[in-house]
Amino acid sequence: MPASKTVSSKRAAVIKALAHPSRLLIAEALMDGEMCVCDLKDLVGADMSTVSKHLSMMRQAGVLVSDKRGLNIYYRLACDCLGDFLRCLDQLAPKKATTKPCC
Amino acid sequence: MPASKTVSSKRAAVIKALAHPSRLLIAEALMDGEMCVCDLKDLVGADMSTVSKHLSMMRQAGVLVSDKRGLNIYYRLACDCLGDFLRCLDQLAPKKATTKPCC
DNA sequence: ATACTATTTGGTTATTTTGCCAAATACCCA
DNA sequence: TGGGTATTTGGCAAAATAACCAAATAGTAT
Repeated sequence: MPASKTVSSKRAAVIKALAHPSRLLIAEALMDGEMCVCDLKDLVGADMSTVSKHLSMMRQAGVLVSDKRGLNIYYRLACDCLGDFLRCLDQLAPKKATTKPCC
Repeated sequence: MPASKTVSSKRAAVIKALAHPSRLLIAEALMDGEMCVCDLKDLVGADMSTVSKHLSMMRQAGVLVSDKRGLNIYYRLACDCLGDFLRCLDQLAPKKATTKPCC
């Protein structure tokens, strides 16, 4: 059953929410449990506003859910299927850039 | 075991190869078996050169492998873990854009 | 060898994404 | 109520991406 373009687009939007080094780092960290924005900011090492936008985008895509407690907002993963997928991806060998011998 | 930034970047590059409607459509189609570029071109409905660049990028990321037979080049998935992941993603509910009532 | 076919590459433009700064919000607590 | 902290939003410049056309390449078959 081939996927329709509409289905692929929706799925791609979710995948795009994981397709950035900082965003994936965040998702990986959240596999161990929820974290607040300030902790994620330290983890990523970018401006707080940048991290916040990443988080907002991931939440909108449905990848993360947030939860405010006290002064902080805690984010966590909306599903737990990430680990298996990453383990599988790690088996892939990226192809060397040069097909023909250099120069 | 928190992932390092280097690891996350490598993984993100692979995920990025799937994070585009046309590229994901291609990957989904290849779950049913290999296809040649001209068939994928028809599937995606874009210029042949555009499709070729998508394929090239996915192969370089390690997501696809290619195989030349006769006049055609056949592409297929390099791993079979995509289906489970997509099924999991399909359970996610994207958050509505508006947190506060409009206007 | 020549012509043909399938695919890739180069180049250009339009669009999207990213990241920072500054300013705005939200909301807890004294 | 006012100050303080955590987070989000708006705006902008730089960088990355995507799509097309045209031209190049690789390889087959005549």
